[in-house]
Amino acid sequence: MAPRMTRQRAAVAQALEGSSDFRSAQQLHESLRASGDGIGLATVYRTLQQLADGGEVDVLRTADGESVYRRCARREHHHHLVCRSCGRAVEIDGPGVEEWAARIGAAQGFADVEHTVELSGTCARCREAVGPA
Amino acid sequence: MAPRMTRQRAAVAQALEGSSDFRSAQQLHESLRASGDGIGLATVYRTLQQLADGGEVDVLRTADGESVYRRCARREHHHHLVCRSCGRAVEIDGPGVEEWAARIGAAQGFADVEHTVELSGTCARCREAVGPA
DNA sequence: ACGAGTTTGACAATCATTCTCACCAGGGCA
DNA sequence: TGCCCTGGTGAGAATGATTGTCAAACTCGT
Repeated sequence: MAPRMTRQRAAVAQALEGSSDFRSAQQLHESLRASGDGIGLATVYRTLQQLADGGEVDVLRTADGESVYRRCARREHHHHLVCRSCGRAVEIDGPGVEEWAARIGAAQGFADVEHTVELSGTCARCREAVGPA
Repeated sequence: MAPRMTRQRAAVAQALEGSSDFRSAQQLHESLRASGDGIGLATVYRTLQQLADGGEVDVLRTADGESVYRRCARREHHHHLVCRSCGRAVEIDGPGVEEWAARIGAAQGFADVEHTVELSGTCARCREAVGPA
């Protein structure tokens, strides 16, 4: 049962297409309201969750526990390098990391091993904005 | 200025020593109250945060966004393999992962690259508890 | 033991997220 | 095209972890 295509769902999807950064549900809700799309906060959450379940978007958690969402180019498993300052995100894949995780897990007798690998740093643009250290 | 040694601080520290699993602030608070140590929830949070700042304990976030704490044997940087079912945690180090993260970051022009690497799976004990697949 | 400065703890406040439930709209069908 | 059923929506309440507040209690150097 594919979800119905509603104005709200389309708006959320489009908002995600528009940016290459991770955005929180709150941020998306705000910018949607700002751009005239009447939409409820609960709907934004619901839609994001459905998109995430369907693998349409990637979810990760910021340091302060907020969930952020991003429409990713590749649907296969991959990781991110996110700028702490501006939020710009780069998709990366970890050749070897996957295998490493599986190997470690097996060595400890664990099955169904999943892994979370995220990198964060300060991107070149933000660094030069404040001047070199 | 080393923090003062109070009954509450000692109780929290001891509670952490007692277990090898990650525990939430709420759980710790509850078990401290249960074992007769009168302590406020706010104090548990404060103490855990201070311990975490001082590198005394490791913090990570569960899938539902709750912070969990654990007293770790090694103080150097390391990662964890946590059982999804029973919460048992194994400390692991990632030879190569650190370097890999730094290399990826540099290649994208990022500085001060930090990385988060956590593994989760089902440990052997839990697996046999329900029988093999 | 004394006093200054921390720490505590009950409770309120915050904040993201989820729940509720009456109302509304998408879309298959006649 | 119009109807109706069903899933989707949204305003606001509820939840639950975490943090802020501030007077009272406690630690520790003297």
